Amino acid sequence: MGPELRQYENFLLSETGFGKSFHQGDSMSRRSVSLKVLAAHLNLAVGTVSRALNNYADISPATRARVRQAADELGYRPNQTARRLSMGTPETIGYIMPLHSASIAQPFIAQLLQGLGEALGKRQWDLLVAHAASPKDELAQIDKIVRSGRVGGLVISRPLKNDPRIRLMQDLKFPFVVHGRTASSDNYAWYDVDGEAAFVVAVDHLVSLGHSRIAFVGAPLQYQFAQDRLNGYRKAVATNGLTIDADLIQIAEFTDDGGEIATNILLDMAMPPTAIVCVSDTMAFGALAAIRAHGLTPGEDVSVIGYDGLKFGEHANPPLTTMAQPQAHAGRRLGDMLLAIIDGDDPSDHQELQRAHLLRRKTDGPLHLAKVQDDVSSREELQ
Amino acid sequence: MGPELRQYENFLLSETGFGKSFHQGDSMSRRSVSLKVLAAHLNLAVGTVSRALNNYADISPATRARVRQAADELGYRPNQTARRLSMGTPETIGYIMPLHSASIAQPFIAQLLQGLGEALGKRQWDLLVAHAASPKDELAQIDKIVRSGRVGGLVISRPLKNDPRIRLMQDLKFPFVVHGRTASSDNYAWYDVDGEAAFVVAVDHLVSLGHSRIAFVGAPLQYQFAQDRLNGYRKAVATNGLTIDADLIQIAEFTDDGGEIATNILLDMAMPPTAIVCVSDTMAFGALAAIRAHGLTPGEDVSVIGYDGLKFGEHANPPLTTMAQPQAHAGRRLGDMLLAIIDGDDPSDHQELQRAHLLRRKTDGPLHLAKVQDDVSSREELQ
DNA sequence: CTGAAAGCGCTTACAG
DNA sequence: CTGAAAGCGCTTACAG
Repeated sequence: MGPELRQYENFLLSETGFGKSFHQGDSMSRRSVSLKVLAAHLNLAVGTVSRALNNYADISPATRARVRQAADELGYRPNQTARRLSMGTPETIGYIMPLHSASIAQPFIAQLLQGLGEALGKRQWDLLVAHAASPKDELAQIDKIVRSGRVGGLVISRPLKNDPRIRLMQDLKFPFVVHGRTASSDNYAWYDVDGEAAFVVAVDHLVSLGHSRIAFVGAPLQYQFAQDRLNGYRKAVATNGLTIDADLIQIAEFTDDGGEIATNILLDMAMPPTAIVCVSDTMAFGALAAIRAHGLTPGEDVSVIGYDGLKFGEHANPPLTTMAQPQAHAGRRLGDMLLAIIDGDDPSDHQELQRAHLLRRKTDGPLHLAKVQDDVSSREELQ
Repeated sequence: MGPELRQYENFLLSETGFGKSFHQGDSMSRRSVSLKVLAAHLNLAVGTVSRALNNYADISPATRARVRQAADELGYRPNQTARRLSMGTPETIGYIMPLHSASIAQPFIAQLLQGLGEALGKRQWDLLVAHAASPKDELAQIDKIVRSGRVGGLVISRPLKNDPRIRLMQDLKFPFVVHGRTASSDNYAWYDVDGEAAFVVAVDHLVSLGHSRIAFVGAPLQYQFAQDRLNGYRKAVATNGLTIDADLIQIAEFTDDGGEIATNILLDMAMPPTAIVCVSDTMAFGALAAIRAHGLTPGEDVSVIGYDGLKFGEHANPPLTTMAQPQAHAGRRLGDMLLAIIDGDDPSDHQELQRAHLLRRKTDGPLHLAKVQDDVSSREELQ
């Protein structure tokens, strides 16, 4: 071990109170000393050492101190696998990565895992990350994870309207929490942002700017979040006394390209919308591209509001107005909930609905009909 | 269990060959049947059942078939914790999330985890994700994970020039792979993209467009990747016979804001650069903002090349030219390497250097001095 | 080919 | 206060 590393460690150790040399004398072997070795070293029974380390009240303070010190000196770390088998708890929770997460969920996965880790860290639990190759695979995956005893609870993201994963976990009576909700969300634990309310806010805002032809660019409705947001759009359109035009609702693939395609369709209509709300920032980026490609200016000729509040939206062209989610704490909250449920809490006592807020940047503006109409008439002239 | 779920499962089961009713008769209890129960059900010894399930050659085909079928019927899943304790292998690898990953590493974490999962999936290993609260915490975290026997190997990202985590794992003689490299990278396994070569390509490209005042916007040099990319810049500047101007090298925080601040400094110089290479796309987005704020047009007045190849760069203003990394397979490769090393391979036989390629979008263009000079003289007039 | 037993490294009643 | 023993649910030599 080089001097530099030792410095680092000493620094570290003095900060964490581990003692001065946690792996001195043993630094050549990766396997940590076992309880048996530690007990032999101390001339005590393994049970006694175990109880001392676990702060049992029936151990004399002197012994406890001796044991602690020897454990530090020898760098003893309990073997978690053995500990868990013995105690009958995996002390681990699992996160099932959403399918296609690389493209769909990228923006929030790192943050979610970090938050989950924080919640678990307080109790020294581990986080297992699993992913399925296909939807078919996913149920089998969950079944296996649950039954193999590797985790004490599961968290899943992006539920479908009627999600078989949720029903499977309910059937198995296995602790779980959901990042999002399904259509009937009464009897399990979830953390979600109110997408319906968010789209009411977005549409109301556009109406207040004078818009009345407002379109919705959405994702496949098998996802509950896509349905929620559409519901909010519909509700607000009705509330504001506008007529719902089915052509103004465009569902596409949940990507920037999907957003672009949907927006192209909208702009090529005889009566194009003057404002568009998009189910995600990513789709909104595609919408901006389509608008620019039509020679129109987002925020002037056509307003756009996204959903997510991605930091990156600041750099879009122009900077994207969006409904920002307070998702920094989602992972933390989900982790705390799951732990509480594993401890016996009633899942339905753990349901948390957050609100998104309007983050105005540069793509929302007052109604200007002229340019959009020009675009239509010039197309007509060409025909 | 509702009819809908049963349908899903039947579909699933027929596809995966599990048999028709893997948790029939047992769907009320979350704990799976144990070997003991299964053995009793079959009137066999547990050892026999275990060997049958694990395809030992000394089990009669008839018995094996009987055991298999009963296991399917009762929904038997071996308890992994027990299995691992018994076999002495955790069948799990760990990924240490980079510090501040929510801001820094977001773009690639989901993809990396997915790839890692794919590599592990072939052998039914698990993926444990750990994260540290602080750099001090990180070493303690690794030490604990290693010694607690929870994982058989570790992967870390974004190494520092002289990374104490790597030295700790080497001291412990513990299997690990690195996503990136350190200054001396001979004796361990890594997967990296050649940042030095990438910046040579980027600078050469700008020189070929006529630029000679080319600036570098970088990240703190304690990160090896930041140093590599700077080295490439320096090398190419020299190779092209340009003089290295220390003022043209700006190191800032590794965020979009950092990129913006660094670029503001560059553009406010008496002799501003006409082209900028940035250590990441994120910093480049900040550079574009600074350029636009100076009334200049990226790609015309000032060229910018980023690094990463983020999909989002398409939506920047204007779309960002970048050195794109082939990182789709990083996780997969890293996982395969680690497994091979755990199996006994020499780590130094597993070093893989990939190349980035120039992805031209709209921010690289031929030299136009006029506008940048105007900007400078108008500032001088004001003084 | 199958069974009985030991062992993986812990925890936790139960004695004393 | 400490020790000896049983047990968690598997795997794997070792007998027969």
